[in-house]
Amino acid sequence: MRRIEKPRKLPRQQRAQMTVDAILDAAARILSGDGYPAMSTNRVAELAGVSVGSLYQYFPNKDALVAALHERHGRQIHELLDVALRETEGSSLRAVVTALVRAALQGHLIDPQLHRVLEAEFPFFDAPVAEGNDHLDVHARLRARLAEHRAEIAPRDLDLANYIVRTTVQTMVHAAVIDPPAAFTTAQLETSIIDLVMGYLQPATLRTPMRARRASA
Amino acid sequence: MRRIEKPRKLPRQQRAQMTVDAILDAAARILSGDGYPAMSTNRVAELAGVSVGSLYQYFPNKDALVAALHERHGRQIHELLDVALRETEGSSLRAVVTALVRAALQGHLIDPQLHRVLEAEFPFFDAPVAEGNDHLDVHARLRARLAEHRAEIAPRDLDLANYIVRTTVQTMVHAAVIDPPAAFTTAQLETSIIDLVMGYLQPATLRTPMRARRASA
DNA sequence: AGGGAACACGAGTCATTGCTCGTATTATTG
DNA sequence: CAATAATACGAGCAATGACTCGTGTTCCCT
Repeated sequence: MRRIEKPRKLPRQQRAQMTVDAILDAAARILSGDGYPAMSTNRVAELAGVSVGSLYQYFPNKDALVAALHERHGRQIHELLDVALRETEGSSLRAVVTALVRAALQGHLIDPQLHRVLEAEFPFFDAPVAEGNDHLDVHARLRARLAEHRAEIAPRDLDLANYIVRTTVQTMVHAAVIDPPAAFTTAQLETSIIDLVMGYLQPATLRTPMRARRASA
Repeated sequence: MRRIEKPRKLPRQQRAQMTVDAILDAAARILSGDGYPAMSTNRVAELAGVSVGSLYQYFPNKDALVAALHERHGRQIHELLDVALRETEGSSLRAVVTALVRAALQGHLIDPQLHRVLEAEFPFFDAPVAEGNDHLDVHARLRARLAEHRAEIAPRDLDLANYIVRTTVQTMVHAAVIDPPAAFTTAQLETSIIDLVMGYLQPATLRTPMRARRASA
């Protein structure tokens, strides 16, 4: 049902690229403003100031359009995470986690409504392959940061820890931004998420292996 | 856009209730199988073995049908959480958290695909009011459990802690069930989520005073 | 200049679908 | 057993929307 083919034609001239960008921007505005059901290709074309025909010259179908949008948005968010993880090489574990949470928060604030609709209609795991490479980068980079602090963290399985940390940050930030609880400030939420992750990595009740390691020392 | 009116007519006879149930079941199957776009009212009626006319006798429009489904599913999940929180009155903090995570996991496993679609199309905060009361119950009940252990937990603001715990359990379980990472077992994930929440409530910094308190006893 | 390629156009096609309404059937009631 | 209410039916209407295609326009290259 969700066919995501390659674009029928690649824009070779500048004006074509302008058209493509206008279409993408219009789609983003409608999607974030009125949601997916309200996003007809005719409306997108109209708002973009081009004709439907032009739209279909670059996007084989509606899904491909949304997919392209998803990819573009994903790249932006990813960029932030990647930078945060690269810049905290050698930093303390808390600094890494803090940077990660802040980057995720920043990324979600680019266009919360768009993000919300995009994740709802096309969940991240259905994301186009192009994002896959990027995801692997963040994945690998976070793993490297965790490995640097292996001695200080409780979970033995770094891959599992990686998954938990990534998923926690992603989903908690998402929840905080998309459905912000009125009772708390953003700063409170940010701190709480950092504490949450740190508490997982460095808990009070140390796991058996850690205790054994310390006892034998 | 999303009009959720009261049912046009309430089923008064048994056969009418059968019809309503058949419609609901058919809708759930299509929704969980092929997703929201594939769920046309005609198709639902056909699969339910009734006519479209009958469908519209009990549901004023398509959205009301999905809303009813959402409510039914929400009640099931909620029931589990409520029981878990009631049964762990007086139990240890870890027992409370464990029960909570297990209940959430169990609830999500009823029909993961349906849950996925339902949350995507009608996010929990758009849920019908009927669920609101229930939500408050879980909210209040979890707060009571946290209050019982106030001395052992680090976060000062119990409402904030309540939010973080609820959101963490909900989103992490959701992620684990909907997009299960192949590399880890369910048991691993369950344990990790429990550790995550426990680490937040009882972080390393709290260890010293706790141990001192215990040592002095 | 001029010819071909890239780009843009938008009215129209075709399939889908939410929903109505007049009618037929079954249950309940007095 | 009427008489009335409740339930069930399903062909068809009206609207929508994804997508096509024949045509006109602009750009690039030699």
